[in-house]
Amino acid sequence: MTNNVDTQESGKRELILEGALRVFSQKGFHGATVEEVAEVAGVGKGTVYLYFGSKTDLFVSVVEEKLKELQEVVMERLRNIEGACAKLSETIELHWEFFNRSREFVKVILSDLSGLEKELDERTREARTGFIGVLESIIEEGISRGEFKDVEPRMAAYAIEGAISFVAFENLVNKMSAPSIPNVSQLVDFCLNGLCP
Amino acid sequence: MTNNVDTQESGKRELILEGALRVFSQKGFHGATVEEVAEVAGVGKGTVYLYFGSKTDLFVSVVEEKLKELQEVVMERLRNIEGACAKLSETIELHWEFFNRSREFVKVILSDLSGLEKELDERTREARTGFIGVLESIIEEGISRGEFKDVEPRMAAYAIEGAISFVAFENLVNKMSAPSIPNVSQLVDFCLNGLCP
DNA sequence: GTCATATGACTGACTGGTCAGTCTGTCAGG
DNA sequence: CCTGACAGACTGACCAGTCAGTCATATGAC
Repeated sequence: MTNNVDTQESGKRELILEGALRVFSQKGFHGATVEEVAEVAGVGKGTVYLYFGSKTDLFVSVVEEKLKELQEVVMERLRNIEGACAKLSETIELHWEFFNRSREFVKVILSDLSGLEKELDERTREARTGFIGVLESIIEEGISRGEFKDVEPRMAAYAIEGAISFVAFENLVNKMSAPSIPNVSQLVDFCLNGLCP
Repeated sequence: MTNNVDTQESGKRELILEGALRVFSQKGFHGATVEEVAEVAGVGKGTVYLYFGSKTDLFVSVVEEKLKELQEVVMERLRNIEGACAKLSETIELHWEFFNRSREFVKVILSDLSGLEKELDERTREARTGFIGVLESIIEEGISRGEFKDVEPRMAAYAIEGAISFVAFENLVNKMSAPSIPNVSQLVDFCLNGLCP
């Protein structure tokens, strides 16, 4: 998929992606209309299909884009950090910041995950898995350095990802009138040391 | 909403709910068709609208039903358990079991959460909140008994719920060839003591 | 410089298919 | 008969995706 108007660089693709992010965020995948995306992007509906194979392809592209962005920021920042504990803290904080910066995006990520065509569903999953992978390798490192217990790394990675996502989601949907700064450190502490004192 | 064929007890309502669970689980909210639900339930399409106000109402009713079921089981089992730690362990285990028993239901819960009409969206949220409330009060108890640190109970509740949901979801979608029993105890340990030894 | 021609990015009216929800007719039991 | 639970054919709205046409720019002949 992912049609191209062969290599033309008019920036339309980016315009459409931005528009799509806005509209999908507000209305979710099924609520959004390709026509509205086009409108918001200041582009004709047909043009959307010049750059993307289908509505679903467009959606998945938005998700991939954003998630890659996060993944890159994290990888970059992790470069100079020593120790799995410190790395994990940093990752959680960045992840949290990212979710709060692109507030609306969290909703996209946590919604409409099923009901896409199989193949494209895969692509979203892969994009997520990419990030989970970062967590996983930090945990593996931590285990081999003796900083972490010998847990199943993938399970732990998902548990952490779940904790961050749900708290972030709650935080911005029910907006639990959250002083967001305190929360992050509590969340980090929860992941590292759990509830018991 | 929630039309009734006033108090008639032919069991049709339950049939429809069961059918709806099956179909929504397989196809998600948007993928499912009222017609198919009717078919699976062995009932005419019109009949569905005799018992439920709309497709969305039907969906939310399924979620409410299931979540209430879980909540009741948990409350019941918690009755004879002393101590917040023990209560939390039990809750997580029951929650896990529930997710694995009604595997398909997890997908429903984690999908299509946005794009429903506002009012009905509220109802789903309330249903969830009901269960989060159980976690929250266990945590509060733990804090006042000195078993847990002084965290923000709601945040911790969401973190735990998120951890369980994501791990369960991953477990059954990517079916990480999971020996499911070991996982629960790891998950419980993660929530209580975190990653650090 | 200017006209002619060509290219292809772009547009948006249109189509075909899909369903949610309705409505009228059926039928069982009272 | 009559009542009302039930069925399922029907309708109206909606929208993804298409396609025939427009227009701005590029090329090149003179």
